[in-house]
Amino acid sequence: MDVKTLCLGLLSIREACGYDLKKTFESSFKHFFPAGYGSIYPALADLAEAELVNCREIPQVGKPDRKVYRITEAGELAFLKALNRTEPQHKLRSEFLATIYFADRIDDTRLADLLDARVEKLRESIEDISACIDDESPGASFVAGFGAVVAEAAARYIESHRHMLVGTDNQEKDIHIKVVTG
Amino acid sequence: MDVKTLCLGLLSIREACGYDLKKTFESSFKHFFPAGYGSIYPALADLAEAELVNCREIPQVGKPDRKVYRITEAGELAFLKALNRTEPQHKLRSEFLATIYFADRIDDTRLADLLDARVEKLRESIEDISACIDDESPGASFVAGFGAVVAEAAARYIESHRHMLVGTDNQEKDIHIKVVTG
DNA sequence: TTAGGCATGTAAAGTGTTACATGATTTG
DNA sequence: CAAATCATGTAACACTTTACATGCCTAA
Repeated sequence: MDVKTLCLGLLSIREACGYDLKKTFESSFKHFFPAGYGSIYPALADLAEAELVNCREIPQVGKPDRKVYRITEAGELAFLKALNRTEPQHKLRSEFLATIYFADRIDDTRLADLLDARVEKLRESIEDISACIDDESPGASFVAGFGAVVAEAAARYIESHRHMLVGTDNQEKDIHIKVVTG
Repeated sequence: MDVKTLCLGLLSIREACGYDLKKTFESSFKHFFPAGYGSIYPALADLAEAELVNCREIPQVGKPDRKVYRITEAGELAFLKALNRTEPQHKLRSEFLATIYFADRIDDTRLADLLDARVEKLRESIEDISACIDDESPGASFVAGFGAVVAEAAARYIESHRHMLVGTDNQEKDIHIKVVTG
């Protein structure tokens, strides 16, 4: 599933313009499926060309015409088909973890900053996500809940295991501490 | 941090050929930074051209020459510099969650399959990861522990909240269940 | 005898990110 | 008066993914 398909899915809920979709991405998808204008606008153009959506242009003063896209029947079908296609992926790409992997090459101050910054971001995103946990559909709620729980687990892990990497006392760094998963 | 930099980092631990690096990616980075031959071989070629690594060709019978790469001093410096550059990203892109977001458009059987498949994958990756939790460096252990804990949280969430989406009794689907994060 | 491991790579296609370009109105 | 919001898009770049291409050796 690419940005194009996701746009189609959102348009199957309600009609919208590119700008609206971007806001939806920001509020509901940011933490697991980010997309910017550079993906959304071309996606809409493609969908329109394939006649999976219609476009109605609403003139405005002082702004570009607002292009409101509405899904077509062909679009509905295409979306349902996409929803049933092949096992959906779930991919993480973490420069953060890759960096931490080499913790022994990073000085304590920098390392502490990295860990703190990540925890802070996680806490922020938990705030964001919690705001839409009571969202429109069960699916939206489930996904938001998932994000919140996973982020919470990540933050807690970092806080409770940071001693493995950064010690107030520098000697701790050389002690090989047994990690217990649970 | 891209695949190129990660290869450089791995070569700063020990010399290796592309094939070896791929195996390391599979065993240690797969769950948070996947990479295939199509990324690794070009990365090595680039690193060699930039003289951040040297290459020694070892002739073999019945196989292509084994090209063993070893990091140079310039490479070590470049890697340390990369490790200290800008806040590292941590990006998730989940077609799975995007699909589940539209759960109300998916029939119960398919939905149950999706959830089951994901839980199974998570359990598998927990197995994988646990195997390298006592790895060489504190950083490697920390990262493995992180992966295991987060995957466990994800699996548990799916199991304990699947009733939000899939009901043995189909009526449950329409009841809007309040999600509690904790 | 067949599957899997060892070992290299290229080329094209697909996708997303970032930066650029424009500009009025509203809010603090 | 500055910053944010509304509103569109393109173009270049970066990067990864996938498919292709080759071929021997070993273990089950």
